[in-house]
Amino acid sequence: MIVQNASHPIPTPGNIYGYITAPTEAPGSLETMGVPMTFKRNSEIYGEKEPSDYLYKVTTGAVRTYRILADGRRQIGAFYLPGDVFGLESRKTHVFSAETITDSKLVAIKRSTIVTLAARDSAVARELWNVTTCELERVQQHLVALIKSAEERVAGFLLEMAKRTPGTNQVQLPMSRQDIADYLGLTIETVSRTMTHLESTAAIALPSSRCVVLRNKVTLGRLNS
Amino acid sequence: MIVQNASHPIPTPGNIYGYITAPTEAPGSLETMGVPMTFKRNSEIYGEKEPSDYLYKVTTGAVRTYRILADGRRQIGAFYLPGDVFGLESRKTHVFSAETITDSKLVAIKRSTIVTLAARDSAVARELWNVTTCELERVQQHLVALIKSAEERVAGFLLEMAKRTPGTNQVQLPMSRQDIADYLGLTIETVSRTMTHLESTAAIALPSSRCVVLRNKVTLGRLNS
DNA sequence: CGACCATTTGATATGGATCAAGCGATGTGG
DNA sequence: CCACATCGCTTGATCCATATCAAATGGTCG
Repeated sequence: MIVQNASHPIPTPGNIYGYITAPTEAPGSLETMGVPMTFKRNSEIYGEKEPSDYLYKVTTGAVRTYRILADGRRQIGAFYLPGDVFGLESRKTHVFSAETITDSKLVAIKRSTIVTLAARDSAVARELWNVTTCELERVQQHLVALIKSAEERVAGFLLEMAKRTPGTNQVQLPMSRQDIADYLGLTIETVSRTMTHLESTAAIALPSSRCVVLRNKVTLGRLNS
Repeated sequence: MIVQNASHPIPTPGNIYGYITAPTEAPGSLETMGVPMTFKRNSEIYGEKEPSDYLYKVTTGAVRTYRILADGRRQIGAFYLPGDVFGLESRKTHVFSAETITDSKLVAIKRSTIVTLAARDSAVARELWNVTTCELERVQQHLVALIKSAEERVAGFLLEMAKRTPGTNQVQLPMSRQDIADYLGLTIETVSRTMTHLESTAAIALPSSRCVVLRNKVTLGRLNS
């Protein structure tokens, strides 16, 4: 919410910073033409209604996109972790706002640059379509999650987070309970109670509030339907 | 649910039916390379988990996409009306199933054909990205709707339907109350009660259950946040 | 140590679900 | 042409999962 870094280094088309460190295996070509940017935690990256001139790829840190309704309710659209691309969700102007959750490094890629490149290079065009469809699939899943019970939503969320931190059953949550609640369409109290309950049934362990160990994925998966 | 038309006319790459009648203004080039198909009402177009080999454009009629959870709950992902394109929501296999709501005519377009064409023609590639992003935007809106109150959801739904039948405040609903309920994450009873309530506050008129007249869009819009 | 913030826990309220009839339109067979 | 079954929708009564309100706990930082 609090903008700690309002002055974006505006990348220009002529910029030739190459961003080299390959984050994961994912979308290969895109980040090579982007500009690295650094944000403090809870910084606005873009606001709802702003023109969507850039796509972003997370290098380190974590990002949330969200929308605030007239009466203050907030819906979080997604959490983006290292390797994820965001800013695709709109054509002209953003439907959601984006903020960092923790101190983060991103790569910003000018939309027009990609569009131009995509017009020439069909591999880029295809990549772009691919990433967008991935995002669409993700939102569809999220949509389905919102009709489930509180326990199913939380279990699903934890499994989703675990899948994104492969190789371990221990999940470090960069986001607050309030963020999780607004992502799942629940209240902070319900999220907390549900976590406690999952712990009491030995489905998870909670060494600390931001660290969850999945002890019984089968149980969690069953809850997930 | 009941499959009345299980034998799809499988379109082949060699098919040279040109589909000429331009439905609306929207996505121009896509349907010209498709194959027209006719479905009775409540026919399955494709099932969840099936490979997503085709995109479809609605010519006449109406389509719903949906997902059934283990315990039978159904979430409707979207309603598609004449001019709309669907089947984009996945890369390899469908995440949702699709059914006609009423007798319908569709144009089926082979995915591989489009991909091939998109590789050659950047206008097609761009169109494809555009349609997908539109769909993404729509799902995001839907997501946000699901955290609202029952009355807001119903009001929002009616406004959305009205926007898709321009030039009039009278909306003909091709879908049942159950469909609307499953789209909005409510029960049929709640949808019905909410409609009745909106009628009693003169926000809408209900000449018949499938016909809604929006009498006060301002009130409805306010509810919509 | 004390202030602050995030989280948990407890008590109560409520919106929408569930269970249960009733009603009106449509269709079917006698 | 009418009795009656069927189906989609509405209306009513009650229940419950989650929200709301309130307070206690715990962790972090100056």
